[in-house]
Amino acid sequence: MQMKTGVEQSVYAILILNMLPDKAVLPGEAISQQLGASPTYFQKLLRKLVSADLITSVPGVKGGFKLRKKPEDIRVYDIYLAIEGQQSLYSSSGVLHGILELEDDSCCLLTNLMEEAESTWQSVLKRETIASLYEDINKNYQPKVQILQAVVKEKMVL
Amino acid sequence: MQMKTGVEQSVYAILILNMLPDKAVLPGEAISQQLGASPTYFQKLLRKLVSADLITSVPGVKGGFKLRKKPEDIRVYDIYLAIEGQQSLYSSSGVLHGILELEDDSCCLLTNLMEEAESTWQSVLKRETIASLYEDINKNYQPKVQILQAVVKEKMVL
DNA sequence: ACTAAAGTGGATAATGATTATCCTTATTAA
DNA sequence: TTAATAAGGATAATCATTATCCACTTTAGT
Repeated sequence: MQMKTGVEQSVYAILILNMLPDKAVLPGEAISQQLGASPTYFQKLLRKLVSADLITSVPGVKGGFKLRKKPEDIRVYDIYLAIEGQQSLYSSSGVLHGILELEDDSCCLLTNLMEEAESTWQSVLKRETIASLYEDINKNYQPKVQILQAVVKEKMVL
Repeated sequence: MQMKTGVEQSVYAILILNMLPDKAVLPGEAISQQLGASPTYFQKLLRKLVSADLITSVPGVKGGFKLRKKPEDIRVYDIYLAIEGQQSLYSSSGVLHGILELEDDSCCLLTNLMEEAESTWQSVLKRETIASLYEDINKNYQPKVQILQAVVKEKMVL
């Protein structure tokens, strides 16, 4: 039971896109290069972020990706949801039914508890946004961040 | 990212063991039969519950499993931990390191947030115990539970 | 002492989800 | 028209989970 690495990668990808000036765009390959991720697979993850309306894609020469929302409107939870999907951490396999031979599909003893647990978990992920992470990173890793920003500006288009 | 089905099965297995009178024991095969689980594999899960000190095993003819602790001392969280292990839901893959070329292994931006989220999640699982679940099941599914209890008493040994 | 029924532990296979690659098509700037 | 890019489908590689099998140990009953 582990979160996909794609969630972490996507968070950093979006932080990188947040370094772009308005109207500029960064090709998928440049992003995956920075992340050290598999380019072809990361392209698929970028699609999920597009589908979730977190980023926009521009096709064609000088195409690429950029943020669709303001960084303060992108929560870590949104990214998690885009990548992992909305299935819950726990889903009853109906063991209780078999055990007690119930007819009505009344639920599992654990479902309520697990839903509550997951909901408090999610609420923590909803607190942090790209804006606040961007602040963090700027405050704590200053010199290195500027180098990264320079690289991004070099590779961006438009 | 889904919880193993073994967690749910183990919870019900322990609820079944909770129906045993003192000193009695239930063979692993009888348990997996009730759960509709693969007997050979579920035996492995039972071992994990033994290692976690939640249940005891008795080898030999008339052997089997029984609870090691009182039902009010077995939390859903303990069962989760026994089956899933103590690895956390999130573990940084070190992307930030690669991106910023940091030397010190200072952490990922997400680690703190994810740890907090997981910790609140766990705290919910720590609230519910086998005792409280057993109450629930007795209150809500009375006639069927008695049938199950009868089956258990028929299959138990010692 | 022998047998049968049970748990233990190791090796290994089957299944399924995640990650990765490849190829074809669509889009667009130059 | 060309070249760079995203989109999308098919498929392979990898890895975790689930499942099976077998040799071994323990113990009650005879």
